Amino acid sequence: MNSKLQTLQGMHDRLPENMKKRQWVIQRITSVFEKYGFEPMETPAIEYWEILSGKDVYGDEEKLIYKFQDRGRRDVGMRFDFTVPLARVVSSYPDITMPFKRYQIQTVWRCDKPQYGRFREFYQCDVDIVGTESVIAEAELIILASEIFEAIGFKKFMTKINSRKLLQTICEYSGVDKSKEFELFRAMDKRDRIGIDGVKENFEVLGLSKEAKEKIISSLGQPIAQLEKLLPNKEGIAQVRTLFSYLENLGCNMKHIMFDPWLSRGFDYYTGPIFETIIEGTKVGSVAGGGRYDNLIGKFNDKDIPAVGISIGLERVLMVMDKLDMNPKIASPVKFLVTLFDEPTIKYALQVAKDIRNSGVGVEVYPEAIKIGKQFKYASKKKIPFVVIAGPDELKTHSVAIKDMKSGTQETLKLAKLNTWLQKKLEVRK
RNA sequence: GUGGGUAUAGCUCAACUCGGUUAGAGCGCUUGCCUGUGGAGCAAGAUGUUGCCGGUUCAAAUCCGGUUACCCACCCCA
Repeated sequence: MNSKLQTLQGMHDRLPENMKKRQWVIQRITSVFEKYGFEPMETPAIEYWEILSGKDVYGDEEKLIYKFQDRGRRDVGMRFDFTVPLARVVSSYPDITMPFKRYQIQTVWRCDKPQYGRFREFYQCDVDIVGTESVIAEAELIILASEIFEAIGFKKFMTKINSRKLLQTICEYSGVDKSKEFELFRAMDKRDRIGIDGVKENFEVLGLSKEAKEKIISSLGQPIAQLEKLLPNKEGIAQVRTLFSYLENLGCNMKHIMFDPWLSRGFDYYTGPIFETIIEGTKVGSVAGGGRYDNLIGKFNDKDIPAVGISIGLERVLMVMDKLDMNPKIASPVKFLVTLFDEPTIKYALQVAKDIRNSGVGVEVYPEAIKIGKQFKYASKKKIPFVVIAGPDELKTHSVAIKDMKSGTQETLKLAKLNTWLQKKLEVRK
């Protein structure tokens, strides 16, 4: 192993085995996105530093942005997420049709210390709706996430839903200082990892009064109907209620949805409903998360434009799939390997390959006329279902021998009948 | 950014505690049994600057220092 051949810390080669799985998942994700009317979009990997940092969107996280000077001595940074690029795009193309529904699946970079489920270069899949305050937007994103996780084959997953507005109301009601609000949210967010007692300890550090602390914890323990009676301002509750009713109307499978007053999320910029999906029985953390951020785009623009989005963590989805031993059956586009027998019959074999390929299926030709056994082994390793032999015997009779690698049976058929044979096989496979 | 662990064949690991002949195993790979057939079986074979740099020693995979990468926890997040 040559250390000079190493990839950079936290960055990985993605070999075919991984890519096939990855693309299978991405395909499922995009098809659901598009079913709901979202369209693809990409933005550059590198942005002006001023855009990434200037609006103080990321707060402390800013130190995790890859930053450097390009050849023109410009300060630049690598794409950290898709929210800021989206805000820039929406702000610089005023004639975009609103509501703007786009999805973006690309890599992002975070100069974090690599760890379990955590990389420096990784894919994210974002969907956002810009330009509407309607809670229907939230409902669509949540149901769409459910559909995606179902399509991938997860059985036990849960999307937790809460509202920043509701949390703010609870803070107000409990007498928590506005300046401590966000730190409090962060402390709450750790409940899954450190438990309620741990959160209580963290509240201690924040310097909350005993009364405030108790009021918060008891409020968070209430069912939604009780909370509603308790709180002076009903706006947050109303939002959650509306969201749930829309979800039901859209036909969402409610067993994957729950209201969780403890959910708060780590980003500062959320203003309304927030949500997060976890796969049960894993310690990977959340595989999707999002919420409403009505004030963010305004930082790039003169006017506030409401927006809501969700991000699916592709790397984590893949990790969980491995962990749960989920191996999707990925059909190879290549169904036939045409073997080369010897020099004089190469042209015949190539002709046969062309004929099969013309029927619309993938065909590989082994590029060398080596031992036939090795060519079979190659097909076997690459899981190619049929091996075709077009050697001297076949040439003489204008036929081909086709072996079904799964059953091990082999048949010889006339070239003239190849087409109908293919048709029949392809029909069966549908 | 803070703290801990690990690095040996393509892969998973053994040998390291207590330095001592030629660094092993399983899987994989190559070849043959089988000169037109993969998976199973049998037989044979190849592969290592022990991550990298330096130090201690007659002698280092083994001890010490540095360095890089990976893993784990914290922080934070997808």
